Formats: sequence, structure tokens, C-alpha cells
Amino acid sequence: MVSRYERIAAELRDDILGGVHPVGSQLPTESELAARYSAARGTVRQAVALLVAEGLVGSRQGARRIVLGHARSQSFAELHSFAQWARAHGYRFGGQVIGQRRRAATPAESARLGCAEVLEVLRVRSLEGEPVLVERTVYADWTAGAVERLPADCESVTEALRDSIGLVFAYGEHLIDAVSASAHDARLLGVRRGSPLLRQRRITTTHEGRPVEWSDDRYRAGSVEFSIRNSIGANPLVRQAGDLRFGA
Amino acid sequence: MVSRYERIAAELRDDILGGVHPVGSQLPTESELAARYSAARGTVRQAVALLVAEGLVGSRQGARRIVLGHARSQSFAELHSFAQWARAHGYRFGGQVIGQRRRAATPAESARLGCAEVLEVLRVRSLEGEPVLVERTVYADWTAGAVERLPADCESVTEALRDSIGLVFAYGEHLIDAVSASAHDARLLGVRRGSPLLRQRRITTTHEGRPVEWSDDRYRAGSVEFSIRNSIGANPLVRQAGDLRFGA
DNA sequence: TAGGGGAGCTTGTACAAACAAGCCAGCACC
DNA sequence: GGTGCTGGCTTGTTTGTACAAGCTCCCCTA
Repeated sequence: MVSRYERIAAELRDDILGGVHPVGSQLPTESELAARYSAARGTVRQAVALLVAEGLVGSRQGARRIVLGHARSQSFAELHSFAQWARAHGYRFGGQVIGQRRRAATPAESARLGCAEVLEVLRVRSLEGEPVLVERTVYADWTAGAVERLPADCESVTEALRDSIGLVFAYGEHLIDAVSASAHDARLLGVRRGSPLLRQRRITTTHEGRPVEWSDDRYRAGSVEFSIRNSIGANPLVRQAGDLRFGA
Repeated sequence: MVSRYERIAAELRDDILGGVHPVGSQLPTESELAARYSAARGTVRQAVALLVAEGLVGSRQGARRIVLGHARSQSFAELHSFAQWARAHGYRFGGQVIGQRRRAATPAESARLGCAEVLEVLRVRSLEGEPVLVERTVYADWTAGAVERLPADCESVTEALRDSIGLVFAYGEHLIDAVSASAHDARLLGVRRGSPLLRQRRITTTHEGRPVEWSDDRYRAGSVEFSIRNSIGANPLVRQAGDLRFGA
């Protein structure tokens, strides 16, 4: 069962994407929408709030809402899982475990994952036949067993873990920066040593906030980019100084 | 006048950051909070929704809310304006215009900014005395005059434009990837040609959705990183394939 | 001891009403 | 022609109520 406001939001989104409300035009007022859908104004507000959060619509007090653009946003699963993302967009893709081993957690890992032993896995993933991503993932001890049981060419670790032990990834924190390819990275991705890579480090937790994995993903430059929409009202993106210490 | 739910959110945020609600702990229920602040449940919900949007708190139906982390999020202005960001974090910073000229818009720029003539500005910005950012910004014709009147070492273009012509940046869309430093980039940033740069391309619009600027910002690797928090409920980040065409 | 069922708690959805705050166009006035 | 103000419109905030959906934990049973 989908809620009322989600259905209204979906209809409005379709109208925007379908050109009924072109970019730059004004959206109907809340009262009009409420009348059209026979819903309370609060319900319409919830629907519109979704579109505002997606960056599709701009809103400010006193003025009519306007259509900002038509970027479709992705689900959390689609961002988190390379396989689900690639599949949803119709890309050919693959993955292969290069190596994995259990070891003691470093102090930093122990603090992040809350355990003393970890499973480290090195994977390479490809898009349209080309290797594009080197993934160094560290799993907390309580998931290590399930991960070890996966086949080396497992397409989607996310889906496999959900189906095998009911593990659901619910929250993520991402750090994005650029690094040089190490000799090892370069060999795995088929690029020159020192060439630029887009790095995404992320920590993922369950519904309960329990950390599951800590991963260092490196994309070949040009293969993938990240997109974010923000506004005065909602700003999910944060800039922060890197590890380099200045003038120290 | 700050609204009620914003004040409640601020108090809760302080409690979380101050350790009253440690990471991993449960937040009081909505009813408890409503009683504590003598507010309606709906108002408390709005306050908590803010924290959820910031990624500070996790929430799902039926279960108590939990504290996910203590990352303070930034305002839109702080992300958009290098000067406001650096100042808020107490960094020494500077900026210098290297060159600027009016020219005809390329087809892509014309489509994005909705005008035929643009002002292109090249700036270098420094942090703690080191150059860290090369900024190539293209302004729409109707702002060009005001930008040209700014001094070459103007600290904050955002603030200057707001004060001079009342221009307020309200919405942004960001594309993040990694690129090699060109010879020109390398000279300006004091790095080797081909070394990795973190690139942030963004388009910014006014409240009305009118595009103001299109910018290509390149950060020296290691100087700055971007951070995003997401969840199954709210996912602001989108991954997309880059310009490279695979197997074509 | 392991498992199922359910009661109670907590968050999610929906409606209604009233007022506040901000925007904008049109009008009157200079 | 320009300027300033006002009134109506639109979104934002707050309260109250009722029910739905989902989670937790306890208790009972096999």
C-alpha cells in the first residue's frame, strides 16, 4: 500500500517529466492541488515536499512554487549497490573478487565498525566490459561469514546478503575526493600509475545504526560522476578540508 | 523570528552534539519531546524531520529513533561560497581573479544559462596560503556588469553580489568527478601536470529558477573532500555514468 | 527451551482549522 | 513617469484529533 501523498507526488512528478509543467513554470497552488486530488492541504504539502527534496521543485513563502528541472533521483539501493545501479540503467556489468582475508582490525576500523576482527575484500567491477572500479571493503566480524560464503563472481553483494541473512543496508555516509592511482590500482583498472581516480569512501549501517562495512571505492576518471541538487532549504552536501595539513 | 520547530531542532542537535544523546542511543519519543517542549506532536515531528534530513538521526515506523552520528551540516551559503565556508571554519583564505572577458555563449552554455552572451572569469583561491582551487565561472549576461565591477581580489563574490544588486543564490546542482590537471591548472595550483584534481561543476539559480552561473571548480587533491549522508528514506546523491562511452 | 501470539508502544498518514509571513500586482499619488 | 502603499493571494507554522502500520517484548504454550 502506497500512501496518498506519495501517489500525489508521483502524479505531479509525471506531469513535470511529461511536460505538463515545463521547467520554469509555476506549479498549481496548494489549494488547487488539494481540490483536484480531494485531499487536505497538509497532504498536498507532504507530496510537494518530496519533490522539493528531490530538487525538482523550488518553494518559498509567499510565492508560487516553480519547476526547477527534471532530474530523476535514485533509490538508496541504487546508489549503494553497483549491480542494482548498473542493471537499472541497462549497462552490462560484472564483478570479481581478487582477494579476501580475515585479519585484526586497525584502531581506526575498530572504532568505525565496533569490532576487533574484520574481513577485507578486494573486488574489481566492470562496466560495458571495461574495469572501472576497485573496491576495498572491510566487513564487521558478524557479517564476515556470510560474505565468505558468496561466490567470487557474485553480481550483487547487497542483494546476496539481504537474501542469505536478511541484512539490510539502511544508512550511509560518504566521503568523496580525488586520489592518484597506485601501481596496484593502475594494474587492476588498466590505467597509468598516478592517473586520477574518483574516490568514494563510505560507511554503511543497518536500521539500528550498527556499522556493517567500511569501503574505499575508486572509480576510473571519466567512468562515473556524482550528482547532487541542493537549495537554501535543504543542503545535503558538505565540503570539508582534506587530510593535508596546511601551514602546520 | 525563528520558528518553534527550528528552535526545538536546534536544542535536540545541541543535545546530540553535546553527548546527552550519544551515537547509537535512542531519542526520546515524540510524545515525551512534545511534553518537554509543550508543543504539539506535529511540531516535534517537523523538528525531528530536520535532523533526519541532516542525517543526524535515523527513523523508521514503529521503532524508536536512533542517533546516527554527529556531523554538523552546513548551510547552503557555506557550501556555495568558498569565502563563507573558509571563514566559518577559521581558515586563512584568499582569492584572485586571473582573467575575465565577455564572449558569445557556446551552445551548451546558452542552453544552460538562457542567454547569448556570457562573462567568463578565471579565479584562483587559496587556503592557509596554498593555492587549492581553480574556478572557471561563466555568468549570465544580466549579472556580468555587477561581476565586472568587483575588485580583482574580492573575497566573497556571493556576498558582494548580494549586497550590490540583491542577487541571492537559492538552488544548485552539482556534478562531482575527478580529472587530470591540465598544464594551465598545474601552473596555477603548483602541482604537476596530470596530477589528480577533484572537479565540481555546478549550476546555480535564483529563487525563480533563473540560472545565474555555471562553474567548473577544480580542487587540488587532498585539500578538500565532500561529505554526504543518506538513508533508505532520503537519498540526495546520485551516481551517473560519465562522458566516456563504453564499447561504442 | 524454542517458538507463536498478542498487547502495548512508537512512528507514519490524513484531515481540519486558524493565523503568520512574505510576495506581487495594481492603484493612487506626487 | 516613477514611487510608495495596500489588499489579496500563496506558502509557512502550529495545534488538535484519529486511525494505520510496524516494532518489541512479554507471556503462554508445546
